[in-house]
Amino acid sequence: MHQVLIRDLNLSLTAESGQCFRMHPDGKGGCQVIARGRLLRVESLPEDRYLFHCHAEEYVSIWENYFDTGTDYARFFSSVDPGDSFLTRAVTFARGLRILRQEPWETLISFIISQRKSIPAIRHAVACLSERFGVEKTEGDQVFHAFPSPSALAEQGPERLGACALGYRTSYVHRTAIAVASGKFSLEALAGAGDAEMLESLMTLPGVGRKVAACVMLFGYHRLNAFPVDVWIDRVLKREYSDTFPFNRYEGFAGVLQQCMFCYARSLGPSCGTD
DNA sequence: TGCCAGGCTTCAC
DNA sequence: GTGAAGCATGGC
Repeated sequence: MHQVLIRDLNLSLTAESGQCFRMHPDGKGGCQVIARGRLLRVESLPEDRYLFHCHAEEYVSIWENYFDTGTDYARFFSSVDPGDSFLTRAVTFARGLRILRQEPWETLISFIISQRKSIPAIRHAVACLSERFGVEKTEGDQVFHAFPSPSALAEQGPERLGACALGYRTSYVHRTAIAVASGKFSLEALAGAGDAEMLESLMTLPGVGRKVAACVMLFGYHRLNAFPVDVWIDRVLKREYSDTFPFNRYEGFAGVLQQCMFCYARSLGPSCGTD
C-alpha cells in the first residue's frame, strides 16, 4: 500500500475518457486498471489523496509515470483563451483529466479496433483478446490477463482473432501484429522519431490512418501535440470553430485540449447542446 | 428495428 | 488529389 497526494486527478473521468479500455472506475473516485502487465487498485481518499494497492517501489517505477503525475495540467488549462467559451467550458468540465502514458503496442491495437466502434464495444473486444491470448496472472486473489504480445496475436489465425467481434478489422490487427512481431516494424525505434515522421510511419501499418495514428501518438507515446479528429471532434471543429481551431496558440499540448473537448462534447450529446 | 460508433481502404473520376 | 462506397458488429 502506498498513499500519495495528487492534485488535479479525476480517475473516473480519465477512465471513461475513451483513451484507455482496461481501466474501470469503482464508483467512489477510485479505479481498477490493468496496464503494463499488472493489475492495480486505487482508492480515493479525502483531500486529493490516493491509496495505491502496491508497494512504494512499484508506484515509483510504474504508476507515477503511468498516471503522468509529473505534468502540470493546470498550466495547460490556464492558457485557454478566456474569449473561447466552448474551450473554457470543456476544460472546466474535464478538470482532473490526464493523458495516461500507455504502452504503444496496446494503444496501437486498441485504436485499430476502435474504428467505427463505440467505447463499450471496444472495451469488450480488448477484454476478449486479453482473456483469450494474453498471459494469465494473479494479483493477490484476483486473476487477470495481460494484454497479448505481438507474437501472441500474430500466431493466431484470423478466424480466432475474429471471434472477439473485430469484424473487418481482423486482418488489420493480424497483419499489424505480424509486422511488429517479425521486427519489420519497430515500435521502440519509433520512440525517437519526430512528430511528423512518427505520424507517417504509423500510417504505413494496415488499418492505421491519420486519426488512429494520432491516437497512438497521444496516448501511447505521450506526444501531447497530436490531435486526433474523430466524428465528435469533427463536429466540434465545424460547429464551434468553423474549421479554424487556433492550433498555433496551443502548440505543444493541443492534444490535451482535444481530449477535454472530446469528453465535453460527448457529455452534451451529438448536437453539442445546440438544440 | 434502425441508427450510430474515437475510420480505413479501395476505386472511380 | 478528391469523394463516395463498402465494410462487420455491438450498444442504445
